[in-house]
Amino acid sequence: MSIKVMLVDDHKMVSEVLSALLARETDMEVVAIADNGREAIRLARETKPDIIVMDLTMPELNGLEACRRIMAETPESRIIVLSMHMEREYVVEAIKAGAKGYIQKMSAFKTLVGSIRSVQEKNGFLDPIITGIVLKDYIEHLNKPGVPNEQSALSSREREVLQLISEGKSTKDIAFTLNISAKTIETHRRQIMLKLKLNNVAELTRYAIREGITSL
Amino acid sequence: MSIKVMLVDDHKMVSEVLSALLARETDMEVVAIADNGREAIRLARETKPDIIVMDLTMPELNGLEACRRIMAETPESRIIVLSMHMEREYVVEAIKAGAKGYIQKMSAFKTLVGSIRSVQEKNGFLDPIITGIVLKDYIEHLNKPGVPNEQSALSSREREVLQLISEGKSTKDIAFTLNISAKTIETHRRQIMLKLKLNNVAELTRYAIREGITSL
DNA sequence: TCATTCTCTAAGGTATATCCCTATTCATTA
DNA sequence: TAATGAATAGGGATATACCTTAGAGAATGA
Repeated sequence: MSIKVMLVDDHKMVSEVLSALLARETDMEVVAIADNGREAIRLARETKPDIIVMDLTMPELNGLEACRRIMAETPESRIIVLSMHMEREYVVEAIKAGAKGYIQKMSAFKTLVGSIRSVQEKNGFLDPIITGIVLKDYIEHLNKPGVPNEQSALSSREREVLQLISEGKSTKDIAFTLNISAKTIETHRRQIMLKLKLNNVAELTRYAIREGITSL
Repeated sequence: MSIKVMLVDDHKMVSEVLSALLARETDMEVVAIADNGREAIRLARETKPDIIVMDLTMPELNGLEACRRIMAETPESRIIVLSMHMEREYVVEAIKAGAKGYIQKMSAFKTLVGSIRSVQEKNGFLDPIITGIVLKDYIEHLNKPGVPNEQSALSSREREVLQLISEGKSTKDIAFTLNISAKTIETHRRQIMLKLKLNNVAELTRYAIREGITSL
């Protein structure tokens, strides 16, 4: 009895080629390929795959949303996220959405094959790199007990300062704009970096753009 | 005599699996795999591939810049861009940078195989969708000829440094990566800021993202 | 309600990065 | 051949970032 696998990726080149390679594995069988989240949900319902290998960034309906809906509808399917993102937020969100595994596209193909078998055996599977990220996050939360995930959320003032930083304003400019001490701005900046685990202005700027705190 | 192919993609999962599938084609042989632009340039020099299949968005040194340098150094290699982007600017820039083919990751695998043979036969190859985009652009440019490219304001080295800055690397990191003095990086940064009339890292980062020198 | 945790504010001291100027080499070009 | 541009890099002054500490007020939770 072979493992029924469904592949979901908006890049046909990826899913098609993965499919061809997975066909070589004698204990697996690709039963469906979808190129967006909506299609994935429909095909999951129809084909009842054991394992769904899913990309996150897709048009129409993204992988995170698709995860949630598939978990609600056909929870017997187990989802492995195959993403190019290794940022903490993505991993955490994916796991919250019900993914049982998370691997990077940067990984070797055999990692995917291994993860499919692992997840099929009712285990989880995280890329070693990802495991590091998640554990680090978890340990940091242990030190400040009580308050879970929302710790990473920025305060309104911090968001305000972040926006100004990412728009190219200097510490002094911002202090002047907000009519407070430059030292306070520095403290805010440090606090933002600490919360987001980002280490410099370039990374802050990228984050702010990604999160829509500022626009390009 | 088989076609020597090099694959360049920061997603190992993609290049590795493409490699396995290309190995089935009797007239092709994958001679090298790189996961960033710098590596690609080095391997192109060493292995002299006939065809280079290259992704555009990569850390460290992006595909566009890598194209330009490979064209300057080993122009006998012919480059096919394999990108998830189908926006006009990317295609146009890639062709300007010397790419002979451009296909989307959304395309079927056989499109890639076909394009490799086509480009090897000294033809170009554009995805049908892409062809439409390029032709439209070409016609539009006929109306206003000689529009200078703003990116050309920066030298190749400067673009390289700009990418690294906008990816959050410190001056020292960059100096180490490029194996030159930190003082030189400072000079490059100053020169970039001067040319672009930008005054800080946040603005540089935004510019780099807007111009596709780095990706989010 | 009272203790605890955030948030916003800010300073002092040290380390590090940036800024401005100058300069050499090599390649290209007028 | 003189001039320009690109890549390299050092010296010295200044600015900024980083680390630590801290207080007042708001919010929260037991």
